[in-house]
Amino acid sequence: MSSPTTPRRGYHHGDLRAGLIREGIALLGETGVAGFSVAKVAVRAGVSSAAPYRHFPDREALLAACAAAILAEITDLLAAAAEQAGPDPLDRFAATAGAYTRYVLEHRAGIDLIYSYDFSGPHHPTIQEQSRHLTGTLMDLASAVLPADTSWADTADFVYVHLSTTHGYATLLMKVTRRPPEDIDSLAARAVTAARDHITGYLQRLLR
Amino acid sequence: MSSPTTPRRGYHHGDLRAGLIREGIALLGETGVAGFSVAKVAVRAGVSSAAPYRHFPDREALLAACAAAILAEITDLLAAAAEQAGPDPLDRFAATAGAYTRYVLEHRAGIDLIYSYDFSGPHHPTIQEQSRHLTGTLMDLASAVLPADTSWADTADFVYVHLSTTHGYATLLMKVTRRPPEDIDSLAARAVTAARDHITGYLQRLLR
DNA sequence: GTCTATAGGGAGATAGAC
DNA sequence: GTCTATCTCCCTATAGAC
Repeated sequence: MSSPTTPRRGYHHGDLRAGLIREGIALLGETGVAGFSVAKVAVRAGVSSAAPYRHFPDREALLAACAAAILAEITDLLAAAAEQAGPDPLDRFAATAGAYTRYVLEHRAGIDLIYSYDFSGPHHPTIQEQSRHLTGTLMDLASAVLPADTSWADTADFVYVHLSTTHGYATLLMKVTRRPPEDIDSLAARAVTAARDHITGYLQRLLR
Repeated sequence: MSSPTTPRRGYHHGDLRAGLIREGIALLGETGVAGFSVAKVAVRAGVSSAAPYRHFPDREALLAACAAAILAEITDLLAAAAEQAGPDPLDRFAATAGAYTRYVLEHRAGIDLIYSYDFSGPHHPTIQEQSRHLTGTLMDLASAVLPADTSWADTADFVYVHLSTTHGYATLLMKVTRRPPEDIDSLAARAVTAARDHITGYLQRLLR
């Protein structure tokens, strides 16, 4: 992460901005948005509580940067999971539910930021861009599953339900499993099954 | 709400405990857990910031009381929705998704408390009891939908996925729709359809 | 760019009067 | 049971030295 020439005591004189985002995400994972503070992130990164304000104008900007980074990572994970799932479109699409669940369980909270905070305003273009990127990835995968004549709006609706229900499953699971369970695999597999059930029922309904 | 004999200036000398819970829920609905504070609730209820501590030992106890009240109301709404849905078991079960979505959209946040706060410890027996009550209601409805030989564990699993995915749909919807939409009906109907798709897919999978 | 120091505010919780 | 007053802590954000 650090260039070979920098001695790198903490993040001093290194890439503090990136370090703050990383520690911010870690803190969010441990305490949720409620326990988040600029001061704590600064301590974790090994700098004074004033240092972050040289890189982010205020608390919300740091939160937004963390949210954007989380969204980007999730998007990558979903795409990778689809890739690993093989050639079958249904397998590929359903696999995203497993990857999402796995991410939430492994990073505990963290993700609640995106859904508990209001970043929908025009002040956070990066988040909106990442959000579109995530949606676009799922839209592509969904298009391969749904009938060829499915409209864009219907595809978007389907993706929306898929994403939101997967999110609900993963987050509620995170709440219930007090400690990180060893069998994340089986829980992620259950999410995939639920996603497949959803697709099956959806396609079945179209036939009638 | 107040007895006929009490003059009732604010909640003074009235049922302050109930008033605090009511105002607490209202505040949660407006600001979410992040904006919740005992002081604000006190002001809303028309009492000083110290008064709540005569009824609740600390902030968390008040939050827990609000959560329990919300859970109880939701349970009633789900049961009522099933009742109104008619005799068909599938209709009755799926109707709970609509009622849940309607509640979340009408009360905005509020419900995020239950899923963003950790009440799973043994310190909140009321919440756990209400939670069991909610689950039990859904278990009964699910039993009528699933095959007669379905095990308790499988029924519970099915209910869990139904509840969590419905929750995810409703909450993400709440985030996206900036202002309370006029067409809550259509959004609730979409939730019912998603629930039906889930059931259909689930039953279909059992056949194979 | 990072530090120390601090202003300013909000919120949890308690003490004692009434 | 409710009030006023207050203590303490933590957090956001800024000012100015280095």
